[in-house]
Amino acid sequence: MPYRAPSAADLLAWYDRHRRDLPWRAAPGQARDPYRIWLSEVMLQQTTVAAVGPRYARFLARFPSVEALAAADWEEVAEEWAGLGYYARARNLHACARAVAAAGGFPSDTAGLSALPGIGRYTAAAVAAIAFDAPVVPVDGNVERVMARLHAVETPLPAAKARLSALAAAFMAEPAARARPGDFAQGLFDLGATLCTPRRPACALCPWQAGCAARAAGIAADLPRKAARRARPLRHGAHFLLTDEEGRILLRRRPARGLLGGMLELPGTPWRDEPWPEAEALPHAPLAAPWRRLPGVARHGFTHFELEMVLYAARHPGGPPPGGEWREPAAAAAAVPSVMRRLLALAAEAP
DNA sequence: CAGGCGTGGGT
DNA sequence: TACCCAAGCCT
Repeated sequence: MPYRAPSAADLLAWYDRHRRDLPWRAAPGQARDPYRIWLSEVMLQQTTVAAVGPRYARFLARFPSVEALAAADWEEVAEEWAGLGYYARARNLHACARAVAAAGGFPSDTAGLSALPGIGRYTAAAVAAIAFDAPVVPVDGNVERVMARLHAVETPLPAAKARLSALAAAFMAEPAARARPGDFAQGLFDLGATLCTPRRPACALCPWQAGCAARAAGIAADLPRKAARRARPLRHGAHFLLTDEEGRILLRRRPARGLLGGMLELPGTPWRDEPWPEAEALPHAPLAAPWRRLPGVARHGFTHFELEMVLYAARHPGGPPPGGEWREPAAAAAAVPSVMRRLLALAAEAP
């Protein structure tokens, strides 16, 4: 196959034919709403398009504008974000909305965007390019993979990041890219998501196949190389399902920062390397009661450790213990992170 | 720079 | 099953 240098024009032509129709994507020629683009970018951080789709629509229906989001209480935002993970995103999203609303709108350049909470190098470039057509190339995992293959970069990530960013940025020297920075960025995303995939890339369909060094060398599927991961330790916790006479469940709010910061949970012990014998666990219960251990365990995988939890149940008529609040079972499940839903599911299975 | 920080789907 | 992976950010 004759060599043909990868060009922005070729990618844009491919994008015009094969672009994905996504909820946060304005139709060609349609006005672009910075709020919607920013929201989608934050939701999509380390989160799949499939997972974001329905949550994006729901979030937008509840908070239709940056002003509406800014005016909301944290408790509402937390509930709406529950289950999406990486909860610092929701905290930063809320803080960012308040800053933007106070300023009267979003900055249109990467420097201004980067100064906002939860907006780093990637998201600043993405919003600037997609919402404002600033001549920048956002570099996410897709773009790193495409660049690593295009130029057969064998240096493992993350060491190769700077070089891959420079290779991506070089495309903005082309007038075709400068004319449509937002579409160029999204073309790179779509190429990475649909053809230049992590395994089994569909090189035969790629608009850049004739200029791809990794394809020429037969190593496309092996790139980008990555540093080895560390093993995840197993940790243990014990949690408490307290219900009132109407079957409502006791929840409490976690500290504002750190793991699951600011989210609701079932009361429990800290999570540690050793299992919790009953005598050590019960002092962590929200109150003294005839706690009974439910059969089985609930497991949940976090990014950096695996968690195994046991569950104790008891009934407590009257008001909630200090620091807690009653929730109907369905509302509780909707308001808590997924790790806590595992416990609710375990309780639902129990006899 | 390395590590903390979630979750669900694919293989 | 046990990984790997996804439109990263912050410290």
